[in-house]
Amino acid sequence: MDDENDIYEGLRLRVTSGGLTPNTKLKPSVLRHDYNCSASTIREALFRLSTVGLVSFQEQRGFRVPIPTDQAQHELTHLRILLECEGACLSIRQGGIDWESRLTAAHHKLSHIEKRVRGSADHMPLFILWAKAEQAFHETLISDCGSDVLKATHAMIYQRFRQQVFNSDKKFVFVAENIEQHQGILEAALMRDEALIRSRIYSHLERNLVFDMPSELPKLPY
Amino acid sequence: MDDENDIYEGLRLRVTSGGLTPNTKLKPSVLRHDYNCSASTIREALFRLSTVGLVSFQEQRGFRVPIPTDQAQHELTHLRILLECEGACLSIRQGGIDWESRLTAAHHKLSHIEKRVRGSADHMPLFILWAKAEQAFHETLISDCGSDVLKATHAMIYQRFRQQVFNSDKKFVFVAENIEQHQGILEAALMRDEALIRSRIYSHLERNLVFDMPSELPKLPY
DNA sequence: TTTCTTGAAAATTTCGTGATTTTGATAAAA
DNA sequence: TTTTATCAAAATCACGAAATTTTCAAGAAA
Repeated sequence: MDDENDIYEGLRLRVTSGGLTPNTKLKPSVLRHDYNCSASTIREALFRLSTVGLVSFQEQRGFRVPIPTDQAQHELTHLRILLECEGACLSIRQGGIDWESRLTAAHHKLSHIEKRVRGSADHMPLFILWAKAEQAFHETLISDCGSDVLKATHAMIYQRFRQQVFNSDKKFVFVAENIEQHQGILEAALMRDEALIRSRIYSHLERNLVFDMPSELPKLPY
Repeated sequence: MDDENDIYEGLRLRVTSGGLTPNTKLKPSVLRHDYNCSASTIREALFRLSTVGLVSFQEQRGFRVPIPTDQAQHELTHLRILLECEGACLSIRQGGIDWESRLTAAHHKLSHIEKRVRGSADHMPLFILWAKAEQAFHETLISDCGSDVLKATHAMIYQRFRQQVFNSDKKFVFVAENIEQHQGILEAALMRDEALIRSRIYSHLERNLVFDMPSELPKLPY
């Protein structure tokens, strides 16, 4: 069935951007009514989400919405930077004109939404739209890196990152700087400047790093 | 229960280093007898393994042992290098004397086994032992990086990497160079030389890269 | 008041079954 | 010989219920 996947996606949306209070219990016997299916089916979907880190799980104690912490935010941001820089640089080397056009298209959509967000007072209605476009842009950025494993890993980390910042108290889901930062990343990509795109991706995500990065600059062949 | 996890671990061992032919079907109704539990329980464990990439899954078509490919091997190696270099460098910056001693201990165990492997004709009996020690060494290497997310991600990739090379035709599970390479990595760690450990980790894993790395050297703050 | 025990209610996990889908062998058609 | 159709056997998936474990409130002991 496709039900299976629909339920998974539905639950994923709820725990990542459904406005659920952290630590909320996720009871299969309750959620089953929202998707009219059995508790076992819900349980399976929650299990899959837990292996990816999108819901926390304790044996005999069920499932819960993960609690955001500064530590987790820092770690997820760090890994996102690492993976996204790598993927972007590989795409710069291997991607062709097709990559450029897809990236430009993704940025166009995103930038359109972001300009509308800046105007409206309440961000909430546009948020789902913005989140989709943001993700699409960053995924397109690394889409021609030639590694499905890298892309899948990045997708996983990206989801958790988004969940973390959305569920954290200070909801900096959208800030004005994003507009020019996304623009800057696009430009670096089109210029095929790897060092530049690295530093711009870093700057874009930097504000989510809550501790100092002891890290400096990678050197030799890896 | 702890059964749940025992079954998961048992199955994980079988699909990663159990000598199963790739593409072998994993039927819950058959495997249940090995663990005397119901098919549903096996199914759940296989599901969890599939989300991590250790078994392949197709809806209505059940579970199978993944087929190793050159492409997958290359991608897993690439990501392992990326994560392990990062983790090792962070550990060099943040790890203390405790890290040094744990790493030395892990290397001591590993090196002891490796010297015995070199002598014996049939590697198989020592293999399980060696695999455990290898993993322990590489995990200790990144153990003080300060990021649980990085460590968990690395563990995932490491498992898939080991499964890939073990299940591939040319079973280069153990080669003599390993001995001096592990030694070299340990020395670089104790010297706290980040550039050196990067290049030595790269050299250690290089032979598993099946394509040219278009990649060169990362530059700026990431 | 505080700490410990008790036990009923609630939640979690495991299990066997029936409905649905895939598989694969055999026969018919091209 | 090769391709297509048929259909029984086998496997997968969703479900509800039984068995196990945890939760938590109320009373006993300190």
